[in-house]
Amino acid sequence: MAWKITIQVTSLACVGLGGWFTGTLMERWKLQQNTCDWSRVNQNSPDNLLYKLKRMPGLPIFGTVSAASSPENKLAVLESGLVPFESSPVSSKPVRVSQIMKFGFPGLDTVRSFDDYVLSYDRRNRVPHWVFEHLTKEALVYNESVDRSKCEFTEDTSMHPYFRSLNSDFRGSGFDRGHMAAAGNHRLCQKHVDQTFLLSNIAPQVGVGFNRNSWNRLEKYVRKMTRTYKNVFVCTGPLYLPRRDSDGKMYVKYEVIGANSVAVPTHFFKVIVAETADQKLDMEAYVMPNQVIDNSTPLTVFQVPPESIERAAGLLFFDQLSRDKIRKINGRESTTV
DNA sequence: TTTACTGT
Repeated sequence: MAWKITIQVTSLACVGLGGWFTGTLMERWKLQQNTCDWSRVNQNSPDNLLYKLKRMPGLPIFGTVSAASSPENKLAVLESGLVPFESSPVSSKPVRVSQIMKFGFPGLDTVRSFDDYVLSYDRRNRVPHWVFEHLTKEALVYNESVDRSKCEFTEDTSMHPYFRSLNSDFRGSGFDRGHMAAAGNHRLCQKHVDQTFLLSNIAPQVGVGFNRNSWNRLEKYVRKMTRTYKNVFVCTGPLYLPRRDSDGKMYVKYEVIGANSVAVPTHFFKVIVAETADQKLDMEAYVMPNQVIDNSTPLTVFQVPPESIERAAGLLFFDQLSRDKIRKINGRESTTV
């Protein structure tokens, strides 16, 4: 039965990749030795098998993109038995992706799914459009075997060379290589934290006063939300906001750095949906300027209506979630629209 | 604690 399911999974996303898939299956045991123990954090997760389901450029793995894009299809995926139980040898990776993307994809441009986060890449600006993460307190428990200092920023070879950012673009620029999916959110195992150091997950950020201070405060606050919420879903990305110039007209102006002209976003956003144990949903949305911010500034100063980010970024957040299911937005009881 | 640089 498990094999039948596996074949169904294959046919969904991997038509014409039979040889690759067979090879992947052959690696099963090898992979099992070297994977994270998801069962520690999710009893419904099986041991990982197709763990090395490599990022296939342009390929929405397991049809996750199309599958989750419509509510019907998403339900079908969740209820079809393709979501495996502990005894099933079906990969946990597609399951993990559907967990992370439970509320829908904000956009569909150049999507990559990693073991613990999902990313959409902006090839023109050579930074992410958005990254999506799912945090729980169980997955954030301190793991002494995970060492951030072993990590190196690495170019993402799944992107065409024209569109990659390189370490040389950042060197001497004065900007930090700022994580969108934060390293500190993926401490379950070394492989997960390593994957956050791919340069496709990085955008130029002001270091002292922003990335290392207020933006870091916001990231820590999101992690802290897992103390009171069972599930925390967070989408993070850059913004390029217009500004009025001296001629009175509005312009979008941003610096680009390095030989690859990596864009320096004017702002960054986070949109968070936090779910209580009894499925109550609270939403928070933040926009912070990519500049030195006084460390005493309360994070609430940066709260904005979520739809203002959607309009500015060209994205739709939590599209699969009807807004009347949301209890609070930015701490306020949401009133019926 | 986590964020990350430059200079050696």
